[in-house]
Amino acid sequence: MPEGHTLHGLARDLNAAFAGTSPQVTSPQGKFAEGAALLDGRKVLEASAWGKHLFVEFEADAWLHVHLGLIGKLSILPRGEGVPPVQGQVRLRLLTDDHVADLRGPNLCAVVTPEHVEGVTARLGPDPLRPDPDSETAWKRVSRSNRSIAELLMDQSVVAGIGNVYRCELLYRHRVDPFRPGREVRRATWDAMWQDICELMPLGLAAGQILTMPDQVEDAKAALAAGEPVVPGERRYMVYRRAQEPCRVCGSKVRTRVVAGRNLFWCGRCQRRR
DNA sequence: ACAGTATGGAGAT
DNA sequence: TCTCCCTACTGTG
Repeated sequence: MPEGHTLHGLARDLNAAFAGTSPQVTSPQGKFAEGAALLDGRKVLEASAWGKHLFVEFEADAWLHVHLGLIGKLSILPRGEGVPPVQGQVRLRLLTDDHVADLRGPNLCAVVTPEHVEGVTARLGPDPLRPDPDSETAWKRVSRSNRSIAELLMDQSVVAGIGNVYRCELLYRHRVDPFRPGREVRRATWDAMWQDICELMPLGLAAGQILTMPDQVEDAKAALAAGEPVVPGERRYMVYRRAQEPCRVCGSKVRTRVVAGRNLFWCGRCQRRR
């Protein structure tokens, strides 16, 4: 679930539900009992995201730092009558009269200082979902690296927020050879990929779903431009998780191999550009 | 019941 | 490059 658009959506939803309130903070599972006690009853100032990191600023310089990792989930729901029953392993629960947020399976959930937050964000590359992300910084890292572009796109210090789905799909959309070293990628190619990801991720945020299929992207862009809600549709991708299936353009079998610790999917015939 | 998988990342080797 | 952590769901026996 969690690539950058997910975390930005959660920050947005946390703000809508909790900004300005002083929620009860608990750790039903117990693994975050100390941190929960520290935050309990404090006022929430603002939630924000940088890449896949989620921060919630509470009053008096206490920040909640969450990273969902591969399997973490955060649900934010309006609260009905009574206290919603705890289901499964809930590391952290925020509760007000109106809302309940449950965090399960995070890679990281900690109370940290403002300095710590600065340290974390300083190590992250530009995030296409933050205002004025700096493409040049990312390009410098890419163009000076011997590592493959498929590895570089997964490196959060190069671009923050891209995960395996956006990586596979972005490379495919631009017909880029995933194994080409960063220093051999053309400037024009990078610029086009950067511009594309800067459009795709806001669509993903608006839809609550990664959209990379040309028809879905077009519909979403039109809806966004018209000020209409972007409705999530069928989960379809160009190459992601389509190993052995025919490429939607040329029909040759989609290939897969582990790159940077995740399964890369690509079309060996369509993706030859640099 | 158990194995395998998942949109991630840190730390050891 | 490997190993481990976190949770839930799917497929297999």
